[in-house]
Amino acid sequence: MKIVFMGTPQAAVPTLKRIIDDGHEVVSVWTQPDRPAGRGNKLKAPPVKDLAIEKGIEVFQPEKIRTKKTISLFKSQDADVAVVVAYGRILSKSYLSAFPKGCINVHFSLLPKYRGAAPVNWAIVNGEKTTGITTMQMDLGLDTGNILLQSETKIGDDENSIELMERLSFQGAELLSKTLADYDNIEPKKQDDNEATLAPLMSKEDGLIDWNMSAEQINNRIRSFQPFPKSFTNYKGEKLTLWKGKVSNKAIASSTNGKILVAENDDLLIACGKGSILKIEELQIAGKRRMSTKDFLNGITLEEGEHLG
RNA sequence: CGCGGGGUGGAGCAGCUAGGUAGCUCGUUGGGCUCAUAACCCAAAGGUCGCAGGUUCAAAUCCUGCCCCCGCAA
Repeated sequence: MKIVFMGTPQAAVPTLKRIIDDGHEVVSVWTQPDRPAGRGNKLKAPPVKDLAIEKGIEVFQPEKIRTKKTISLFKSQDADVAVVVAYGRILSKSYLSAFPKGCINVHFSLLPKYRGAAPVNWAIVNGEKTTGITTMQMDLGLDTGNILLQSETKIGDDENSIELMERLSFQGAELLSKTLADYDNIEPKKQDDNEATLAPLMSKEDGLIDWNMSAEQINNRIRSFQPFPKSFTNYKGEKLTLWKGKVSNKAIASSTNGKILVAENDDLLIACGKGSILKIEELQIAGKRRMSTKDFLNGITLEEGEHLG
């Protein structure tokens, strides 16, 4: 098939790669413009662009996609279908109807659950045990298009968003491959809107830990909020990011939430809501690198009895 | 030229302001204690103090340039 590929982050890369490996002709790749990123604000190209260039595919990075010029450029692409994986823009009707087979989206959840920009993260926040991939025929709504194929996967108890996202990115590539191969035989299914839930973009404030939540809820957030916005708290005015935790099987009768109960060797226990206890296993204080609790406590003092938050 | 913190044995840190013997905790190795141990006691090994240059009798420490890591902001 002749395909226009639209995608931006690392999670979209395996799908593009798979399309190429499957022998489809990628007419052009559309991705977000290079953005200033990181220290020094140097321009950084999206991962999808890097692969496209490596493969010698023409790349378009329109700043605005609702201009007449961009729309006609898109329409001028001689393609059968557009494949969209985390492109980062809402596509208007002109785009959806540009090609014979429209736009097919790879979404990282089992729709209609977790419609929106951060399906993987919110699934983990909610402590879901399974999630999956949906390919769908895009329509004007937010991830509301008719379902083509779905595949499920279990979420590991300790799995974080980065790990799950990576797994799903490959699973998504696989499912899209099938979707394209069987396209003519697949009967699109309508989504049940009554079952729909939303997974909006995460904001920085989501990352601030509320120690009144249970240890399990907090741990889910620690797992989920990676690589963004990260789960953080404060210790004596310094930002403290938590990378890995574990729900302790112990409990305490009463304590102020956020209190450092134990801080020695590799034991760093924090009092959470409802008497639950969180064991912190990996953390990072502002300016320092991420490290294990043992290394952390070896040189940096956290005083027992002090409060986080 | 966006703002700031940091680079010191394998790991995490102190020492730098007021230059003068390389320090702490952990780990590693050996020994001891013990029914036993990831516990305890004793001992040992292990460092061009990020790189280069400068000042000085003398630089981890002061000055200049560069490299790398991290937090913030976008």
